[in-house]
Amino acid sequence: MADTATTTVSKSEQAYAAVKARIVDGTYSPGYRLVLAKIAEDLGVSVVPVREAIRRLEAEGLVTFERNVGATVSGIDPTEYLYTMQTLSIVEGAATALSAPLIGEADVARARAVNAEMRDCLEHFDPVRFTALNQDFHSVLFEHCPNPHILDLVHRGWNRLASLRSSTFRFVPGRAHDSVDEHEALLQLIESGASPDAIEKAARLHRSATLDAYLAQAAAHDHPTPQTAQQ
Amino acid sequence: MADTATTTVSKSEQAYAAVKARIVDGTYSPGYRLVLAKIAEDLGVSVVPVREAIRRLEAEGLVTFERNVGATVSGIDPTEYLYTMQTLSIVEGAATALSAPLIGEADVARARAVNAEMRDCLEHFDPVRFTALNQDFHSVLFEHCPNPHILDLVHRGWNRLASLRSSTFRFVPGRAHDSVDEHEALLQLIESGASPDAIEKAARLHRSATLDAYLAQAAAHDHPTPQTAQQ
DNA sequence: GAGTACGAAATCGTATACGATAACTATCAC
DNA sequence: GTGATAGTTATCGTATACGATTTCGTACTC
Repeated sequence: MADTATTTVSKSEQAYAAVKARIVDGTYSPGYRLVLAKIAEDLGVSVVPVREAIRRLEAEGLVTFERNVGATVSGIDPTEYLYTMQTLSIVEGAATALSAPLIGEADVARARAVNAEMRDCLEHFDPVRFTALNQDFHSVLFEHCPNPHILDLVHRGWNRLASLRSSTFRFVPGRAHDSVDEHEALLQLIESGASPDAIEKAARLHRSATLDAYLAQAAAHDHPTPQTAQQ
Repeated sequence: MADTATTTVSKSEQAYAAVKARIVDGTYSPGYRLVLAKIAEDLGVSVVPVREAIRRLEAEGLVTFERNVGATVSGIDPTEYLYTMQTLSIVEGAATALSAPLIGEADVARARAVNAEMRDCLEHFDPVRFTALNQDFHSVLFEHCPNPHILDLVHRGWNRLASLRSSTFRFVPGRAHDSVDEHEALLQLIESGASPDAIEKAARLHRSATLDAYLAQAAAHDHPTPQTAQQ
């Protein structure tokens, strides 16, 4: 009953999850060279399942693969960042709109509580927690989305974003403040039973505004360093 | 110089392309059991690259994989079809809107020519060609979309749709007629320099209407057969 | 000193082999 | 005859091995 634990999941699955986690959490940052044999050794498996895992990650856009050369964590340039954010704003907007009719009072209350906590984070300057809460907030808005494909796209977008974050993400206090206000506005829109259209537009603009703020700040901070991390 | 041809591309790539093509063109219809060894033999390669290819296709949503059981071409039920179409309507709408400002007179003329040919197909009842032209028409609207991720999502949606088509797709003459009119309306919207918002909405509705027509027709045709194809 | 050619090392690509798992079938008990 | 069980077969899962390709460093030439 205690079971041999990892035996339940295939090594290929294990490798996939492990590498993905390391990309998302920043252990493997953009540009990092993924050497099959090395990863295989790290995880205590052979290269075949690792290879399979990496090709799957490639299909998700998290890594780039080149024949006879190898895989690297993708991401890197500001254009890529922009496109990712733009895509995310579209699918997030859709997901929120589709969820909206299914969001109940309890959900709104929960989201509002999260938003309040975000406000606190602004007072005590805690960008890390703020970012995490932001994700929670939007999760509440999505979780009822009945279309699994759209949810999947949202999560993929987040993964990509997470893999880029360490290099590009910068906390912009002014924007963060606006963001919290927009959250409240979104909740009121949902409560008021606004049209899916209106909700979609608001949700999309919310992310677009965040993107714009980042871009402005990145521009101010000079070149957003074209990535030198190679470990 | 004549080169050994296939040597240029890895067998894994080859397997990926081959299986994908067969799924999209209907050779492997939804529910088809993909046996690694069999495919490997067909393609004259070993199972390792085939396995890799199939896991990639899984990541794209074209096949379903179950541990120690195998892979089957995914698709099947009407709900799935609905979700795919809904997702496609959203990403297509976005792609069209993003392309719109970059669409020139020549593009519009080309699209219009395609649309005229579609009208002909209605006269001479040629559903197959009509469907192909429909894809061409929308391709013209997309091809300038600057965001590669969104284009990628559109193509994935199309692939999924193609893999479902043989089982679910039915040509609805009445709807087809409306569709051609909507195409013209879309072109005029683009020519007139309408807002991306308006274009997105029109493009999205265009597909939604098609979806609704299919669903209505499928309902009329009794149960859309939950797929028995197992070859 | 710059550029090229050669060779060694690192890494990928795939075939083969064998163990593990699940699906199927036939047999037996009731 | 029906249900359960044991044995068989088909198929998957992964390790290992080796050939192929690329990359990098060194030596040689101009």
